[in-house]
Amino acid sequence: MAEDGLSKVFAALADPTRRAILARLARGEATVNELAEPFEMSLQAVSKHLKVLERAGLISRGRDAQWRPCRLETGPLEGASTWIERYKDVQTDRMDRLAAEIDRIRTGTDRDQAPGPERGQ
Amino acid sequence: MAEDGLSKVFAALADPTRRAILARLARGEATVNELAEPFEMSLQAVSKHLKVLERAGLISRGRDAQWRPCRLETGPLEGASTWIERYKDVQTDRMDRLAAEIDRIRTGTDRDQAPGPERGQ
DNA sequence: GAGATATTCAACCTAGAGGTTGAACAACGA
DNA sequence: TCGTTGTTCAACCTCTAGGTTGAATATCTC
Repeated sequence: MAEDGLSKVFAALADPTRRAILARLARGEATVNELAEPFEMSLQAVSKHLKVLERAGLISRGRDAQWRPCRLETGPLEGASTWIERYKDVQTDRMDRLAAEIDRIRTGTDRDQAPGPERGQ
Repeated sequence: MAEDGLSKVFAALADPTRRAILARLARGEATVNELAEPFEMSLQAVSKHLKVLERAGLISRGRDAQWRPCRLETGPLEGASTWIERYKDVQTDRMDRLAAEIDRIRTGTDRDQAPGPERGQ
């Protein structure tokens, strides 16, 4: 996996188990045992998923006696959302495609309007 | 990587090269050679990245003589965006955490309000 | 038909993801 | 102090992501 924050966040979201964990945490803090309960896999596997989420900044963890309560952190979701929003409304209908194509043929390059390049995270 | 569509989309977005390709395609259609030009890696590697994007539904490809023009498809971004939006505004400030904690201690379970579970894609 | 250009396929390599099991660590309760 | 509970660490396995190189395929041009 790439080292940049955005890649870590998207990679963390690319697993259904981890998305389910985040969904659960949206309802409130939970311990590792509570989070692992719905899944068939071992506790250690869930612990690894939590580590992935933590490294992506999507959760934070406290200490309460022998429990390590997990809490959803929404900051990185903001960054991911921002990235997606920049591209999801790009026009891709027929007319625009045609116009772009004509422009490309005519100028031999690409000069049409669109969102800027990815900003470094 | 998991088989579901959402996982494929997030996994596709989890690579900076692929995000750069999408950013480029937001400015208009492009061929494989054009897309590969900014990168140090081989053409074949870029071709593989395009296949990942295509399987995630994020691009579509045409046929124009020996060229295979690629085009951004924003539909899957919509799905990814929807997923994130459901969680990114969850309240995680101090007071809410405290309230949730009190509730958890009192009831021995979790009953606070939050977005529902992930909908199957 | 022969060569040039654009792209993909196939085989291979390495590193890491995601799972397992067993042991270790941390904190509680008796 | 001892057993129990919650969690993590370490070693291992398998599969795949992401890269390489070399050959094959598709289409244009001459």
